[in-house]
Amino acid sequence: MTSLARGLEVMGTLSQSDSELKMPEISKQTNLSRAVVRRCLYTLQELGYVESKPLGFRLLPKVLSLGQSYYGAKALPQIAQPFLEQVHLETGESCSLAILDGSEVIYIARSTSRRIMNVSLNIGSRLPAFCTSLGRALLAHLSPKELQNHLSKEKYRPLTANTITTISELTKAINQVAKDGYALVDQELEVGLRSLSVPVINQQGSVIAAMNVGVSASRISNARMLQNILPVLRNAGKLLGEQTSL
Amino acid sequence: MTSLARGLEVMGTLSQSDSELKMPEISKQTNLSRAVVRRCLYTLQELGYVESKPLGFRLLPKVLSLGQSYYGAKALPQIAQPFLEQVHLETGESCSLAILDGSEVIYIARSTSRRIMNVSLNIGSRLPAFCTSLGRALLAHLSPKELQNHLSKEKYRPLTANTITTISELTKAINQVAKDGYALVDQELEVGLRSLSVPVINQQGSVIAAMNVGVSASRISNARMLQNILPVLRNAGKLLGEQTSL
DNA sequence: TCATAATTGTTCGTTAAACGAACAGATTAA
DNA sequence: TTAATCTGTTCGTTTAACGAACAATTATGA
Repeated sequence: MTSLARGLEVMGTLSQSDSELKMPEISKQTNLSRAVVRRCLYTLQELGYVESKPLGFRLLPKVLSLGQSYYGAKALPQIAQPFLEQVHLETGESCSLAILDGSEVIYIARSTSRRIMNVSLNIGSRLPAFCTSLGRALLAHLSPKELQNHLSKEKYRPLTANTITTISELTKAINQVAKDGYALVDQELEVGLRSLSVPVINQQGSVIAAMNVGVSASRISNARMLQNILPVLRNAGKLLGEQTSL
Repeated sequence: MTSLARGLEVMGTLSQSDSELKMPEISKQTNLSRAVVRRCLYTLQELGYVESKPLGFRLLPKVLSLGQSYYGAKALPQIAQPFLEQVHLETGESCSLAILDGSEVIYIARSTSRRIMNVSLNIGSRLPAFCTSLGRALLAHLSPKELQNHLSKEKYRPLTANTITTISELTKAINQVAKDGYALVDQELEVGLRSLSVPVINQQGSVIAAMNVGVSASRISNARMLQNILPVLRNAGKLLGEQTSL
């Protein structure tokens, strides 16, 4: 059903943009003809998903109600929120929960501090899995075959000087995460950003999400993260996992 | 573009359901033929938005990334979260932020307590505006013409014995809210649920959202809400409004 | 201010994509 | 095993999406 796919592509493009987009701009980004984009936008407008403003088109809050519930979104973030806030309170740092979708992680719940540096992160945000602690914590619990499948599909650009980009090194790092039970990633995604993650394991023993604490590299050293934050994070992740059987 | 609309309808149906849905079920709920539903689901599956499970189809987390950013969703919940958590801490009650979409309110940010009664509320959730404090706080700042337009479009079923359902009484209640600067709704949505809301007004003086505290009616009286919670909520709403110029 | 460009909105014959009915395979229930 | 239900497939028909060309509107800039 091509027009459904195209419409969703238009929505996706709008979703990724910070500002309103004009039709030719959307047309360019999606490689769809102007007429197609026009028809999509018209339909989406009729349905209340987008709005036409002087500066272009933008999504309306109605899109939120689509994302409201994927299977489990109802339950997990709801249950997790108090744990995230607990970690936030105890450490003073922002704490998030994420799951894996293809080669990316998606944030499904957060508790953030006021002094957050990367304001653009939000529920539903995506980041590459390979260079984030959340991603590595999640990847670490795939079978070797699945892991290689994941890793071989992607091409890895270095995002900072620290970013690991070779498959062999990545495999090594991820195996280490599996052993340790946590993932510490030091400024591989962004200079100045240090992040520690643990898997959340449910009663059946499967990894259902990963929980992390992200800090400013200048404020907290790797050693202090492992000393002060890891125990708190581990405890919260464990408690959360025990509460859910999803 | 009918097939886009139909696809979104299918997504919407899946989104509202608690469990997986089979094709005939979706077909019934959407009044679309099985063949159409099949094609929609096939396309959505290809795109990674839904997944076919033994028990039926369900949405995948990818839908979250659609909802990730409507214009302002990036900014406002982000800014608001600390304020919501502050209110939550000071009052011990769950605190939410919502905006108006048609005749419904949509939650865009929350800080909840562990002992939440109504677990099904989440970011992106919708409730009727007319019988919620959030809705009334938002409706109170429409122009009289817009308000009548809104009110006249809907038919009001009583959800509890307390629910106001006549347009004249609603208008009166909403005008009172405009005067008071807060909305207190006592068990009109659900027996046992009491809710207090204030508008969030930005630097330009327009209402950009409403903030509420919801409590169990058995725990906290109306008088105590106004005495203890209203000042906290008002203060937080005011501070939040001052921070944003959206 | 006017002219130019850029964006949005319309129309219409063509084409392809969506349609649905009918059938076949697979899965579940009794 | 037999019904019953759900999923997947095929194919001729029809409708809805297409795109090119044109018109109207709105910005941009000299």
